[in-house]
Amino acid sequence: MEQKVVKLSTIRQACSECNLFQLCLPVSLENDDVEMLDQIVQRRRPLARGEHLYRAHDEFNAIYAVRAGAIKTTMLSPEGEEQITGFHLPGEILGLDAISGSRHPCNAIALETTSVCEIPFDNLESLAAQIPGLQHTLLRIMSKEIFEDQEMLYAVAKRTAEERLAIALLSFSERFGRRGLSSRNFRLPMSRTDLANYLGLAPETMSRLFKRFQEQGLLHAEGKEVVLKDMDGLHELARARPVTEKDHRGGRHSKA
Amino acid sequence: MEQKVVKLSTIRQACSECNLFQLCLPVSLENDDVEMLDQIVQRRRPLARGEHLYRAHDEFNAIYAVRAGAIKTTMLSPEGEEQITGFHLPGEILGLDAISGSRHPCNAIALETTSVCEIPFDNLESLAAQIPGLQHTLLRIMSKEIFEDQEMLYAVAKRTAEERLAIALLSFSERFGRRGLSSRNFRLPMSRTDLANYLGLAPETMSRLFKRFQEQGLLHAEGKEVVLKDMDGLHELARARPVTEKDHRGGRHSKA
DNA sequence: CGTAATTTTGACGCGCGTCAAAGCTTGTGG
DNA sequence: CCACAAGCTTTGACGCGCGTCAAAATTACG
Repeated sequence: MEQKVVKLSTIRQACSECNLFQLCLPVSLENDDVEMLDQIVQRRRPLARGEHLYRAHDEFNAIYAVRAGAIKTTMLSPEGEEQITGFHLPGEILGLDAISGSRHPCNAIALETTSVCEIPFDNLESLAAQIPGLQHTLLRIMSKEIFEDQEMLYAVAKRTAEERLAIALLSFSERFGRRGLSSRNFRLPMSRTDLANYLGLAPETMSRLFKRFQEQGLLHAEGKEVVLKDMDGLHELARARPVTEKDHRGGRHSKA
Repeated sequence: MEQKVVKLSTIRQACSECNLFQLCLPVSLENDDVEMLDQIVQRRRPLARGEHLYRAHDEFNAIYAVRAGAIKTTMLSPEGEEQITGFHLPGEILGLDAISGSRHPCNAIALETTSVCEIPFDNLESLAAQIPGLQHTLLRIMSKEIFEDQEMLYAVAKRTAEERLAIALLSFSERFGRRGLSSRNFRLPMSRTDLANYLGLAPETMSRLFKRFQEQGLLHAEGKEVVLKDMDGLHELARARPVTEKDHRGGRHSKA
């Protein structure tokens, strides 16, 4: 028992906030398993702001867990237009979208000084075959990613700019909260422009939104520092529907 | 060797076009493995159009592979507004977004008479621990789903209505083609309204788009029957950016 | 066949993208 | 520590794509 605790701290050292282990450990890890995990995790020198962790079309070898800082993943259209597909905060994992293609489909760029740990995928995969809890955890993490991407799709497809921002803010709030940080008072790691890009909006729109939210007393923002002042109001917005309250058109799908 | 072929056909019978096996088999399956796989796959009676395969919040027990027909997955906003998060054609798998939450986050509804096979997840998971190829396949499939969801997000966040339709049509084209059906001449399993919903558009817009595409000679449509007449034109549209740019390149982004 | 659901068409308006230009930061070098 | 450049953010003006409303036409299904 006590030995296990020691091992736990070893891991924490290697990959302090890593979701993978956090999710995995509660399940069922023997001491040996922990040791094996510990061995395959690589440390890396921190990335400077703007530095690439990997680029699109790079060969896929490992997934990464953010320890500190933040990373954006982007796709580039043929014309060179950037689309941000995700922000990755401490404790979150990236690179999972590359497994099937064996090359990274997107770029991963540090938004600020960022340290990650690298988890070579081949090793992880063979470990997962040996450790049932680990396999399950891997699948869970990927499933969650799928779910969240779909939620995001939902958000962008059907919501107004206002609603998208509310959703995004609440998402960050929750993610910071989960990490033990304040969920009402945090520093957004990305620029307004990046946030706008992610949400499918123009930077100008984002700027006007922040202004409006501030006027409405929903939040207070100074640069990247944000204080959410009216969580209920934000939740309201995040759930709201585009315009009329009444159902437009009687299409219902309950036939069975 | 010959024995293996026999076993293969056994599987085909149980789950004719199932991606899972299609992707898995090329890897490395022993006869015993095949037999085990065969055993866990469940057949089900076909679903009638409009019938639910599962509902949001249902307990998650299994993933499903579509054998024939088509299924849409939807999320419901608190107000009862439907958002379609995906269409699932024969050979495609659904339910992967439920693993992490242990409940289905969305509804799965048959668009027409549809038969699926059910793959109990617990069994699959323990099999995957025994069969390395299977574990890898599972991870690949999920990774691909993540990638495609992100592509879709990209599409919806940044493209005009026109571009979204072109993208969607080409996606269906490719998926039908992959199944050995015509990639230029097919029957869309969903209503225009559903397609519009999926792409984040109003049904009226969808209707006007089809009309315009037809006028421009891009396609011919009669009800759900569609003939793509100008693949190049569609690809052009799908790649186009709102602003002025006619950069021109044969290179496609590698999918899968 | 009749009724309901879906698709189509036209008119209209608003949200948000685009353009342009003026503040602000942030980072760098002297 | 200041000055300058590059990049962000903000603000205002303006227009258009696409959502909304309304209603007719068509199709699907019991």
